[in-house]
Amino acid sequence: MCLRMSRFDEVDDQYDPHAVEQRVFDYWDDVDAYEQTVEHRSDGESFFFVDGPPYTSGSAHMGTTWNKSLKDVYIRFMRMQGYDVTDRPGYDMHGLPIETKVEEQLGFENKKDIEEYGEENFIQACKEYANEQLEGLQEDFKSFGVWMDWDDPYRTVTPEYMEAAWWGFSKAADRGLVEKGHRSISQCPRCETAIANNEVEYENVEDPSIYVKFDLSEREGSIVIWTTTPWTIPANTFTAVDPEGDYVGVRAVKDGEREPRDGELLYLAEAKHEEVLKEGRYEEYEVVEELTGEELIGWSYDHPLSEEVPDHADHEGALEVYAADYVDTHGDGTGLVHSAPGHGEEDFERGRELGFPIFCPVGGDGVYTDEAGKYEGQFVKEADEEITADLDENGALLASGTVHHSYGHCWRCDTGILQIVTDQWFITITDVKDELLDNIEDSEWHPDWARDNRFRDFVEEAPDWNVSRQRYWGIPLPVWTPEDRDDDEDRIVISEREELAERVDQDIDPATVDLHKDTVDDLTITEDGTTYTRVPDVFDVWLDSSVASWGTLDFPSDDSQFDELWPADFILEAHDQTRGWFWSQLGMGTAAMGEVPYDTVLMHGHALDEDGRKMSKSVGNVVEPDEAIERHGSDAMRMFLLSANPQGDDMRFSWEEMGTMENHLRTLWNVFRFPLPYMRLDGFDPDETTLEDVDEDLELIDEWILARLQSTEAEMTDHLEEFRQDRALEALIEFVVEDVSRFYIQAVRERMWEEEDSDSKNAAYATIYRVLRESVALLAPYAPFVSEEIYGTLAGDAEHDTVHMEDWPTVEEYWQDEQLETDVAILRAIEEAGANARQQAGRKLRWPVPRVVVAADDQRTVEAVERHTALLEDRLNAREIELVSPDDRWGELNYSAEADMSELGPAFGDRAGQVMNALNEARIDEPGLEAIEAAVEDVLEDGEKIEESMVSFVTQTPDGVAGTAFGLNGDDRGVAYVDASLTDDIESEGYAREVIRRVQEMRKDLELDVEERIALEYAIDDDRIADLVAEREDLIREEVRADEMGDLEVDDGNRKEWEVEGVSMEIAIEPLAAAEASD
RNA sequence: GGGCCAAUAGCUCAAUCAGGUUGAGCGCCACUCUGAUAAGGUGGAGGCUCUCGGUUCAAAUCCGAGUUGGCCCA
Repeated sequence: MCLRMSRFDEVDDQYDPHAVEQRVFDYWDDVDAYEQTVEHRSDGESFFFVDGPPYTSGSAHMGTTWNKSLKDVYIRFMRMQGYDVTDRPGYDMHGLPIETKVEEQLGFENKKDIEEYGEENFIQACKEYANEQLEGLQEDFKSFGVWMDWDDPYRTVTPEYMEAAWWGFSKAADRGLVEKGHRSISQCPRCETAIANNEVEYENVEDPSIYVKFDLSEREGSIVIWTTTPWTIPANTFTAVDPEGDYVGVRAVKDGEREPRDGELLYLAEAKHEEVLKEGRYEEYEVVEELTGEELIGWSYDHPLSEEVPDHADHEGALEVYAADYVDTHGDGTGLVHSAPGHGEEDFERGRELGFPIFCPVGGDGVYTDEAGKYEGQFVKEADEEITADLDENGALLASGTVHHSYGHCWRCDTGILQIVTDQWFITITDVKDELLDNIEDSEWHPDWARDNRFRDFVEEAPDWNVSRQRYWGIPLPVWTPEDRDDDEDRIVISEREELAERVDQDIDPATVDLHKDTVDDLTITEDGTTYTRVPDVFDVWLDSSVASWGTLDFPSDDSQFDELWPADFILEAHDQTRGWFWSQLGMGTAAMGEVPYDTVLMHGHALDEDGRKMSKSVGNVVEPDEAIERHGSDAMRMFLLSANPQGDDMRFSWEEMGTMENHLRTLWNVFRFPLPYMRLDGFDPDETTLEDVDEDLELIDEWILARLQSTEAEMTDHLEEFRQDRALEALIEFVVEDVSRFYIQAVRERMWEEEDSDSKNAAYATIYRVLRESVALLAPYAPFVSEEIYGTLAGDAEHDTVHMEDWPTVEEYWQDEQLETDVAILRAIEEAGANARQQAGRKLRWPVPRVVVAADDQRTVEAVERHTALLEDRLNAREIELVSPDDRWGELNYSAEADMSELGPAFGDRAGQVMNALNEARIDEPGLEAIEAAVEDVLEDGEKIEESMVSFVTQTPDGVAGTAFGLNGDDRGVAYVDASLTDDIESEGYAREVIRRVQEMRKDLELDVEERIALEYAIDDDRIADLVAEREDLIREEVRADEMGDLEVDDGNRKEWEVEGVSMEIAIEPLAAAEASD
């Protein structure tokens, strides 16, 4: 058992992130911290978060880690604010990527291997692989403290989830948005399936580049086309031109023996003819005709491979020139575009408009069918060479070479994709385009440009969604068609398992049926004498996650939460999901429900490497989250990730920044452990001695840190509500490091050292206790481990078992004090300036100074100093503070003027810079407009005046006194002058404190306990100094706990020579207990 | 090739929307302090604000064209 440590237990001297994590993990297990936290909020207002499911291949990388950390911070924040948050994680487990991984493992090369292995076995293997990967991801996410419902994630491979997809698809079908049709798609010939455009990866490759002449059939000459895919020439159906474009007819010869006018007649774009003829090695040519594209329309030509491909397109209207908007007379090619509606997407669309039948002599495996005549049985890319040779043979080849260009490849197996026309099933989202665009408005995006620029553009351009894949590992299409038909006229779309069981001919149990392909392929439906069989395709894997907003709720099989929760309140993913999950959910939500299925989107960026490049395995610049955790701990890693702007910008990884976060946590740890021994010693009980109880005894500094705490809470809450957790974290770090650690703790240390019980000490205890308690609550969403450990040490038994059950701290008006915050900000600025001035004057803080003169620029500063003179004296170690109000001035000063460009610009125009320099350089005895005007009169033209608003006067430090300006938020507020002159009294204290400091160091070297009494001997080599120090002997004895003074018989570490400000002294100490023992 | 986003100190970022002498933290160097101590304090070095044009008395900021990086699309 590892139950919570009791209140104010001893803690590690050093912050050790790994030890903390280990203890906290064990503790969470012991007290069921997560379960308790969820239960604690179960009556709260519901907040429906939907997890974008990571794909289950590979492990969590830095981007996934960032994503899950962001989700965790907002889920925790919402919980602390009282919401009952839906936190079911999800995993995307179907699809081609897993199929290809499994194929690799099994050594498969194509679909035949899968068929031989057996669909059922293959599907089983995919399921096992996906489940293994899921376990790995779960462990990764848990390892850095993400709290989601790990015991019950939604998995896209379960019957309930697959049913959710069927249901959505059937709703879309009900609305008439499902159809089967021919489309030009990207086909991977190895995977033998259509792949989505966003699954196509473009790579630079070398491809053939051929110019082909199509002989005109009813007139002399040829039109010239260019292509990088000779294999599509057999399917040529028409040629496209730009009707607005300029074209020429050219007569050209390759040898010098004939005149150009006797050469071949070629037609092509005016802008390209020179370049193309050069490619064709024509030596001379002559433009004999100039014409527009319009004039070419209707010209007919002969298919260049009519012999080799006897079945080529030759219907009415085929092999003619048509207008098309995809032609560019100034781009690549010739301005005449070879068009094969059986292949290219644009060609296909234009072919459909023209009402042409589609000719595609290529199968799904990329092999020519018998329609390709001579080329039947060849893989298309391998036929390029033969086709080119045949074109040459037929006299149709004008030129052939190669070209480097980017060409699409299958994202999984890297095979070059082919554009072919096949039968596919579509959700015709173009029919509801207006509705999609309207629905976009119903969601709120952070940042907003992501929605209004990027997302809208994409939705406007989006084509119909091809949802069918000719593969195995996916959700089967719930569509049954008559055995003897292959269109979509008569079809049955099943929406739920119950319905499936009722309608199929076979006996199945809806509660146990697995919906994968191997099961449902065997099921038939017979109705009205017709037998229906299932369409063998599975869904595009993007469809799986598109139904996550109801799949998360197990709807429709479980309808208990849908009405209350749907649509999602919040989703959060990276910007690549604009075209992915943000889009697929909008498409499916609109098609099925007529609504966008999410209200608020937070779109973050990607995790880049330290040089701003994307992390990639091949480059070898990947930083594994495990390594980050190992080096700095989960809390520091999370804080680093969460310190990045989550709205659209990419994050640059930085070890240094992550190390800084660990340092901040170390500072927090030191702050936290500092008061513990004192509290323990004094038996401080925060339940007995609350802040409210000690209200009367609070000192200024206590009230100040409490006011700062309120401001920090307000600021953090604002930032978090605007999805800027990075800025909220910055505010918290500033508070903990600057205000609590460097100022407050510094200021209250002496109060805690007081040995007897005191009201002041109790007030400090109660204050620091409140500050720490609320600070760790504020930190809990970011750094759940260290927050938990600190909370556990502070909280009493009657409180929550975990900090994560705490409410998000809210501002208590009673403790707010804006005036005090400003006062202290001013005092700190003065203190800082004073420290600077001291250093200039060569006077250490240990030595008092007779006076510090504060020359205030404004009344607000005067008020602050007047209100807190004692505190300032203390912090500056000054015997006296002298305040010079803005109306007066300190006699010994000179002045210069600082120019305000926002005033000078309008007044002096292009001479403003000149005037500014003159003002900056001027030195005057008394600040005043007349004096400064006189000093800069050289640059002023007639009638020009320096106005008061144009300048502010700045003091110049006189000799003998060190002065440093202080300011707030960039505005000067005054100057602190440190008078560092020496008196006997000051030297007496200064040297006495030097002695004290040396004794303390020796005590520490001897590892004496803080309480331990000592005997002290010291000898100073300068009689005057020795006398001065003797005046302060009581102070010395008290500070170093010396009960006895005298000659000591000790040496080595107990006796030392010191050199202090040019004076030698010898100091010896001896612990009294030891001295007595030796007596 | 197109759309969107970014570029400011060695690093991470602010200042950009509403133009006015560029700032913070971290890191580095020097000094300093020592009852939180792998801390704390003070100072310093370090910027043609990616480039080139334009608007303006005045541009990190507004406009145009590029460069580089990221995402998406072709």
